[in-house]
Amino acid sequence: MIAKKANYHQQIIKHLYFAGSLSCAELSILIKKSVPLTAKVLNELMESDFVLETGLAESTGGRRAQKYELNAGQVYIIAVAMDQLITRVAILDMHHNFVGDVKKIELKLANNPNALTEIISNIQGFIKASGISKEKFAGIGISMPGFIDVKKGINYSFLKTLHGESINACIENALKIPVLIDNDSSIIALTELKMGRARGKKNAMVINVGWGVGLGMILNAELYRGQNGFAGEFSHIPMFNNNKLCSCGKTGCLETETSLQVLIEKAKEGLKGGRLSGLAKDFPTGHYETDYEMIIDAALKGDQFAVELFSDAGYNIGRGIAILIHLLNPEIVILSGLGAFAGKMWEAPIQQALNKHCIPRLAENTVIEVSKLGYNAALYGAAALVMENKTIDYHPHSEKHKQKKILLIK
Amino acid sequence: MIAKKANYHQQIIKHLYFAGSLSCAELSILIKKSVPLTAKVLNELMESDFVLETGLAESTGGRRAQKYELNAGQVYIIAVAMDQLITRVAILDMHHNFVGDVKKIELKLANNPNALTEIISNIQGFIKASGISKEKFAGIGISMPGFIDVKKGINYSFLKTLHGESINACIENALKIPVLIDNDSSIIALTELKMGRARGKKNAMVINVGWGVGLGMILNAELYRGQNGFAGEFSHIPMFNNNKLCSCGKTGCLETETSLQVLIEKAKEGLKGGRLSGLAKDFPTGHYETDYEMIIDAALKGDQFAVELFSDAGYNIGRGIAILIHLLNPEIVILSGLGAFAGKMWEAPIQQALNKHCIPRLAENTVIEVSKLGYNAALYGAAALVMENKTIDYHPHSEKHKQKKILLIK
DNA sequence: ATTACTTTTTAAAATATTTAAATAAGTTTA
DNA sequence: TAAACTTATTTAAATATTTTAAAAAGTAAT
Repeated sequence: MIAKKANYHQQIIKHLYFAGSLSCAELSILIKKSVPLTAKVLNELMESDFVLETGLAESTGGRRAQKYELNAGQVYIIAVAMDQLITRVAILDMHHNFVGDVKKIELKLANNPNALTEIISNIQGFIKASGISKEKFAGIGISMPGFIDVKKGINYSFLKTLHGESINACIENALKIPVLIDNDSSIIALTELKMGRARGKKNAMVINVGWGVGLGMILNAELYRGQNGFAGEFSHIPMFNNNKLCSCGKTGCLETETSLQVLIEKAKEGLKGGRLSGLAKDFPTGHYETDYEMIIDAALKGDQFAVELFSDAGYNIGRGIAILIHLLNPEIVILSGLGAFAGKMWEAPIQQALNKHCIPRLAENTVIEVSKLGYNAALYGAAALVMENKTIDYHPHSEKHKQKKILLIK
Repeated sequence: MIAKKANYHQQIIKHLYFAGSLSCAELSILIKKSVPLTAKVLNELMESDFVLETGLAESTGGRRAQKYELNAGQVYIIAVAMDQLITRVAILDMHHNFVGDVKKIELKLANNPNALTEIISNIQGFIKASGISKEKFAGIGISMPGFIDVKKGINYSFLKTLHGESINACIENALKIPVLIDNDSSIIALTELKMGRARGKKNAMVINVGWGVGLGMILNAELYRGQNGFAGEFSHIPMFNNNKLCSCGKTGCLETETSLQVLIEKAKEGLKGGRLSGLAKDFPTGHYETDYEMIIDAALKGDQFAVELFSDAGYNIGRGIAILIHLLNPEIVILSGLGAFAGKMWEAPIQQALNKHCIPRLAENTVIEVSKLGYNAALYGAAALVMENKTIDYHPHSEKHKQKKILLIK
């Protein structure tokens, strides 16, 4: 009985988590159940402190609706966002607020057999320091780069486990909290779907322009992962006859001409070759992040060489987008990730590529936009991953709750 | 009440249509409802002659299950399959049998303002000749080439309506039978999903190699159409720097190097250029179909030039498939359409392209196969389209049925 | 301020659906 | 060949869910 109904509780929690605040009538439509049933479930959720009443909605010409929200501190999520060099750990409440500070750990993923152990001990320490009891955590969501089989919980690029068990099981055993992992590009797409520009859209392509070029696909209003969770390998679609060796072992991949890494390499080459540019003075610094920022700055100031770098990369990304549009006819294409900081720089060259390589009727029906979510997108998305997949332990009539009530009465 | 329950009736009819014969227990699992409820619905469907009991299932170690099937002649479907030159019309019963002959009409789609009128009058005549009353038809399913907005019911390539109304409405008004249209490649994919090699698969790419190169995508066990129904424009993804003008106005489209049309053109050019080949004698005949068959025959006999033609086209299709695999990580890729008649000829060159252009881990997880469905695939698919989307008028307690029963009693 | 109109919430009645137990019809084992 | 075990179907009782109708709470216009 609870088991059966718990489904609605779950759904309502999920909707409130992503929407923030909803009325009973709105929830009733979202979960496709009658208002009285929705009201009943809401009342139960309020009794067990998951949900709170938070005043009346704006008037729409009749009786004003009561609004409901999640109780921010009833459940927490641990969000972990990794890139090749830095791992961030944070605790988020049910209102997407960070609880305490975001912890930054310098953790090299490549060829680091201790990476997994380090993560575990770091998370463990982080939980202890937070002072929040373990039962309060719905789960740990981890965003990581690499070739990930989500079902099996294996990352074929990094974080090898000792005996080939799943990363999930490995961390769960140590921490006793459910773990969910996913590819960083998928996570970013999920964030765009749930709280970004893809909100409410049924089809969207989210391109994660970073040191590589990733892709997260929203198809039928869901994150699409493919048969083995490998979908979205945009980086490695064969697109050039350039004889440039890619990290994947092939040549001519999209990534060989368009990633931010390539952008920096091309900047170096160009300067060596004598190109005039405001960059010339201090470039390169030896740090990818700083180099990238310098190129953006130069481009925004109108430096021709820097602008050209973005134009070339953008045009090639545009060619890739043309392929996506032909195949998947999406409503929107969102440029996200580190590359999004270059904002407007991408727009013209991409549009140019679409004009050249896209059937007009298709291009017309697709909007191209740069993401407005910042650096925290991956953390929000890791939390969203947990809320998307985890079943929160809802026990309105469990001993624990009865106990609690008795205590309150006393 | 009926309106509410009719949903289950619909679902059961659908499952029986595609599976042929199922037990109550199996249906109960498929529609995710309890056995007693399923049994009740089944009984109602039997009372109104939609469903028949058809003996016991094979033993599985316990009581043998009663099997149920659709009553073949209770409902019919009109299936229409069009290509640029020929339109076929057929009536199918609930067991996928053709009722009477398939009618072939020579109907040029390109620049033919009368095409729609001709189709309507042909279907009308066909129905009359069949002697089946209009109420018996669940719908008309039409498979057609071109750029189709399924929601709006518009084909931007052919079959323009007078005032821009939908093709569906146009035919429905004339014939008073519900109409569903879709792109031929989508239809073929639907057929593969429902009764071909993609049966039970969650992700599949069905490539329709014909005079163009189409693509139907099965994602999450459903036909994916994209935002405007334009998804799957495989033909026109930019893939070459060949400066060859495509029918779409762009250059370098996949189609400019790989369609059967191109195959024939290349054969002509090669022979003109002095290539030695068994083809040389009677080729070209002036008929695409015959030319194509001749090339297949020659290739199967080992004619080097003909084999080379398939190798080149196959390799290029393979490069396209590599893109699909990277982006969508499908379980299976099926080669279908007219091209499928060349069968094994494609396998080696495609595999070669995948070896060269695909990340091994991705290629390993995807099977490439040639379709076994023949020329009738589009007709079966047009019927499947109707059964997928149409709600059959189910009225167990309507006046009509009461009437009928009274008559029987008399 | 009264009336007419909206929309939300609530309570009671009606309906839909599932669960659990009983029955039926086989297969397998000793 | 009977007892033990499977699986399928039917029935009745229990539960879940929706529908209906009425009450509550507001807005807008006169």
